[in-house]
Amino acid sequence: MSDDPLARFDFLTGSLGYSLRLTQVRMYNLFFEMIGDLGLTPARVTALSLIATGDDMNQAKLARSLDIAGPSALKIVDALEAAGLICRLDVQGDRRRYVLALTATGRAKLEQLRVRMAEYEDRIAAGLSPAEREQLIGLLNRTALPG
Amino acid sequence: MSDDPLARFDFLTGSLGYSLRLTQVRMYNLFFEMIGDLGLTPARVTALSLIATGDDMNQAKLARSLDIAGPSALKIVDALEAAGLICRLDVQGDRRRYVLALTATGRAKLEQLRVRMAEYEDRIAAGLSPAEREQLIGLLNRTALPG
DNA sequence: TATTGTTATACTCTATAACTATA
DNA sequence: TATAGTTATAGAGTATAACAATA
Repeated sequence: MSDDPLARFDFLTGSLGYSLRLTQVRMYNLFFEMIGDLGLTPARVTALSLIATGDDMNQAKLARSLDIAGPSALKIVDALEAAGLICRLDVQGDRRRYVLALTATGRAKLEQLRVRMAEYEDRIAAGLSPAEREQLIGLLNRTALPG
Repeated sequence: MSDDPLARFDFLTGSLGYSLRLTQVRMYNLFFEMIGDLGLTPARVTALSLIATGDDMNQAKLARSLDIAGPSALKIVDALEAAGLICRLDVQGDRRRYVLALTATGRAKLEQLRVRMAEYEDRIAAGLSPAEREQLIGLLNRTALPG
């Protein structure tokens, strides 16, 4: 690249990790620009989607799905419940547990989100062809794999 | 995909935003697994690299480069100084400012980091060919662009 | 007036540890 | 003993607002 001896300490140029981080920050900013008015964070949208589509979702399962600790999942559940989007339902035969379910407000919010998330996805992929978008997702899914 | 009417609320499958977020979390975990023993966070490595390679780096410039607020940059600078990796040098002719410079300890740490960061970059791209790695960086740099 | 750096403060997200109720 | 959920607490990271010193 350069004869500059300082270039040996440039960990950023051409770094996959740095590119990924910058892209994620841009994406995060665009999320709040485009969807912030709906009052949800990316993590809460993810949780809401999991509650809507998963069956028999509870807090422990949510924590495992999101790969976060129990108390962190609790905060998300509390926030979604306080916003009136979900409710805790008692479970017959196990009084420790409850099932997370959408409220009518939650379903309406998801209808809004369905449109806005699609616009958001189109926006972040605006510079890519449909083929490139699929290619990018495929490459990402093969990056930084554990094991 | 599916006839399941709930699939309309699955914002995660095939989502570029979600793939990007998951990949970044995996990457973050691998960073601490592989480099965590050096006692630096990704943000501090970035800052250290900028201080090492940028000329006449100061706190305001660092804040702009990292796209964070002044007090946030201050905390990073304080942490790097407390770790003995950088020092604040007075500037002739402007007593408001100082220049951030590496200490001998900081240079030694950067030599360690140079090797470890290379290993880390290889590790996160282990599932990709060199061509795919370049392709991924190129696609990321065209994703979620502002404007 | 504008800029550099600082302090004070607060909010969010995350985590661990200890607790309760129940199984 | 083990599990689901909760509470308390703490730490990291971020932000805004107000300030001092200097230009």
